[in-house]
Amino acid sequence: MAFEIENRFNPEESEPRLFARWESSGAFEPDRSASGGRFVVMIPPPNVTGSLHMGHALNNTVQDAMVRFHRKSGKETLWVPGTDHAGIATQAVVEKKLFKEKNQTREQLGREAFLAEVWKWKEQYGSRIVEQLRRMGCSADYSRQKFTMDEELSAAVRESFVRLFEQGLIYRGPRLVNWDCVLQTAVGDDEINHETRKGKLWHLRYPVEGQPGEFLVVATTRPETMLGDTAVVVHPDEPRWKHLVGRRVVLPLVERSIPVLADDTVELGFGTGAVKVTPGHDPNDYARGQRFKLPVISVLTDAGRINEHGGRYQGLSREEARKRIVADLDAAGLLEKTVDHEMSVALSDRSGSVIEPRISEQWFVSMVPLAKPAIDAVKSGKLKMVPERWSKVYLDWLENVRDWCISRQLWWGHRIPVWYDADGLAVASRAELAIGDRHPKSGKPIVRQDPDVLDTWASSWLWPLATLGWPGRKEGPRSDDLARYYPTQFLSTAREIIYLWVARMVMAGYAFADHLPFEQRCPFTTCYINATVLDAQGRRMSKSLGNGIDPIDMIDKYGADAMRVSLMLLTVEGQDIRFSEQRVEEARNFVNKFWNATRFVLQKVAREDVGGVDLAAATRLEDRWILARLRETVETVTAALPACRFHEASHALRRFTWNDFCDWYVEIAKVRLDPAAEPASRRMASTIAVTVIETLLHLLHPMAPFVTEALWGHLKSAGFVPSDAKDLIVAPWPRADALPARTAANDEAAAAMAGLQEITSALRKLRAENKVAEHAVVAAHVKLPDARLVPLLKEAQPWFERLARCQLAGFATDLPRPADSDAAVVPVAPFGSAELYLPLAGLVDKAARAKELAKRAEELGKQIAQIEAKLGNEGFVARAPADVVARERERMAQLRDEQAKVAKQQKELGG
RNA sequence: GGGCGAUUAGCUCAGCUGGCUAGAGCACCCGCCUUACACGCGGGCUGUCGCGGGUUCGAAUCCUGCAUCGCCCA
Repeated sequence: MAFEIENRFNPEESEPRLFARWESSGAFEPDRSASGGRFVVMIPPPNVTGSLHMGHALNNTVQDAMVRFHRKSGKETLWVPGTDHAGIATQAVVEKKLFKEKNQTREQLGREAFLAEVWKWKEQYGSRIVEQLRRMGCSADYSRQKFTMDEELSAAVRESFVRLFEQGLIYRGPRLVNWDCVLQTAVGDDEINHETRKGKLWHLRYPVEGQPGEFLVVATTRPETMLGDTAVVVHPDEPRWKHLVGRRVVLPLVERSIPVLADDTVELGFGTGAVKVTPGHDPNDYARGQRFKLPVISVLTDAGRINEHGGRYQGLSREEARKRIVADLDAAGLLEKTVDHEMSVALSDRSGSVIEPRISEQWFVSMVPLAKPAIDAVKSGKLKMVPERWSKVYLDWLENVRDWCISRQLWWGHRIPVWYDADGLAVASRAELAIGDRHPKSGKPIVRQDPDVLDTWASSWLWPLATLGWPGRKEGPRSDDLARYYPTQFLSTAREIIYLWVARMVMAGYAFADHLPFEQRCPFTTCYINATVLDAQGRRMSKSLGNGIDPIDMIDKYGADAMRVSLMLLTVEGQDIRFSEQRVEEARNFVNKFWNATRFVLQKVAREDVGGVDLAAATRLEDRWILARLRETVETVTAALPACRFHEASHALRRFTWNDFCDWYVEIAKVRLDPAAEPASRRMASTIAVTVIETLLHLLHPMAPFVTEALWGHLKSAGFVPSDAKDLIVAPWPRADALPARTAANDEAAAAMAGLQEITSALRKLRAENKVAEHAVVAAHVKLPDARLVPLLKEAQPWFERLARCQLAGFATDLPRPADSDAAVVPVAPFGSAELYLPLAGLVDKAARAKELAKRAEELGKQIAQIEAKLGNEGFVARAPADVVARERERMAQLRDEQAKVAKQQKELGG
């Protein structure tokens, strides 16, 4: 009548339109006039080569919900988006493409031309993931979007490097690193996947020096590394070998004499009880090598072939060398046996090749001094992890932190700002130096720049600082961003990068944010760790399993709101979530339900029907009840959202919207909204319906921004919202105290309302059980347990009859049971139990009814016995709080009342 | 080996600092195109809250042991 809208929300039409509207109106940018404080969030920058997966979808839904909530709550809100350059991943992608399309390698192209190719690739494809964030509706400030290779951010990386270098916290040296033989670079621990594979354990005989015919037998999974052995260790208590400690063995094939040492870190009973030590190619052995001061021999080239230390095996690949060495040992009678063995193999995330621990010259950051303030930040509570238990993971890592290998033998990334003169003297410089420039220290000409680039995390750890302009924008409209928005309030991320990224950002904050007093430098105050999104069977989503769900597919099919709401409904704090398309469908149904509730109100209520009433003066039961429930819902959501209790907020909203408002209030209001209805009642119901819808639009907006903004537009067109009102995205969050206050009288109204709902349901049930035809009109007699309920039912009669699908033939605290009627007993706490009668000559299934009554009688008997036991227990009465005891007594009366009535009906049925 | 988490209805999960008749959604069964919504409406069914001890007046909730599953670190 008043206003028509289509009967389904159309995401395809609304999403692009509303997103463009928000962005062009400046809603995503911080409102400097806001007076409610600040709320600043940095996006965990996704990999520029990446595309949105469900983990991103969850993480960004969480961030956007938080940002939208705080923006609507009156804070100056900023969410900075961007991507990282993902050194190794991006380089690998471009190299592959280059080879496929032009049959060229990067070496053939040369460094500069190759980098030009990478930039070209980035310009062409690098915006995909940010486009996908926009499709989700993420309300980030895209005018501040950043990329870790931007000039400004690169300058920050150089600045941080030079500072640490000058403080002596960056050093270069030979260390054992994870080496990718295909990409020929060191890779970080996080760039490795471990896989369990079937392998073999070879038992090799090492001849004891000076004892012909005597051998020490070692077991190894990688026989080819024996070329680099520099010792053998045995457990001091190992009976087979302890007599050999202090002697020497001759390394076969190489004929090198190496010592036999005692080491209690050798696992007793594993393998042969003796372990070959290859410090150049095994992390444990490297540590042993350090302890025993053993020489370190590297036997592999960059490409993973045997080098000059491998004697006659030089030039062979790892695989060939293994075959030849095993065969040669066998021929020499030095292979005792070979057994099958399951082991964990490290594979490069990027090339898939087996990672080789290998000694190489790398750049490192000394972590211990940087870690200390980051530890204090969590211990002192300046940084709060949510859920709290992740702080243990964070602290464990920091307290055992190892130096950080920051160099990568790649081309794509921030080149290490170090130059050398002919003597190899290094200097770190903020400014670009050229070959031939004078070395600032020695005065001699610069001959080369360090060829390596930095680990991507060495730029990501500066993200909160660098995106805001650190070390300092000199001019322009945003030159105060750093001062204004750092430190931030909230970081939402995945547990996998707690130490790779979160801990390092905290370190960087303390190390570099020197525009602030030391104790104010922590880059964020709350770090929220997301759930992991699993598939319906509880497995991790992965490319190899092919069980991933593409969020964009879900958005295409069900709309961005549906996907976001599904994640909000599933996200219980700290628990992994099992996600499936069905969950999105369910959320879409909820979005549709709300859409239609609004549609109904828009159709039935006209602008002139609304307003001019005092909600606090509402007298009707259903009005007081729904307003109390609305207030409760506002309170719940307003408390739950900023505390990251998304499940609680979303469930409260679904329950209120669907089960309270739609199922009851709207159905009740249908009678009162009729144009022929009594005007005062109609005005009150109209005003309440519009109030509920408007309030829900605000409450639902953080999780379902599009549908709510679209409906807000319709409310505006229909005149319920002033035509000059702000868009919903920036309209103020509702206040619970604008709604009628909670009073004892309203609580009693809520209880009475619940009672009428119970009676309504029970009558529907009686109809259904007696197979009353859908349109048949039946009479109902309701014997109420308390006189207070009589006038309430009288008032409710019009809607009650409609919803119960009965005509009230009589209702009172006492009335006779009609002949040939079916009956039910309904608890109406705290008033007692109502008895319902439905005259249905000949239709009653007496046996079924008798069975049901018997079952209920039994339950009641049990419950009564339980409470009797409780109340009979002196300890309970004496020690439990008075209100708990009172509640049990009340409940006892309630149950006894019901029991008596059930017994009476059993008797009536029998007679 | 160390740490963390989980175990509640057929399925997925709520149930916070112990005190309602242990809840929700989905699935399933019955009946409905009731003029906002079949992406819907009404009704129904389903539980030794993993197992054993303990603390307590009272335990799904706290402690302890065990079992099974998952994740992280080494």
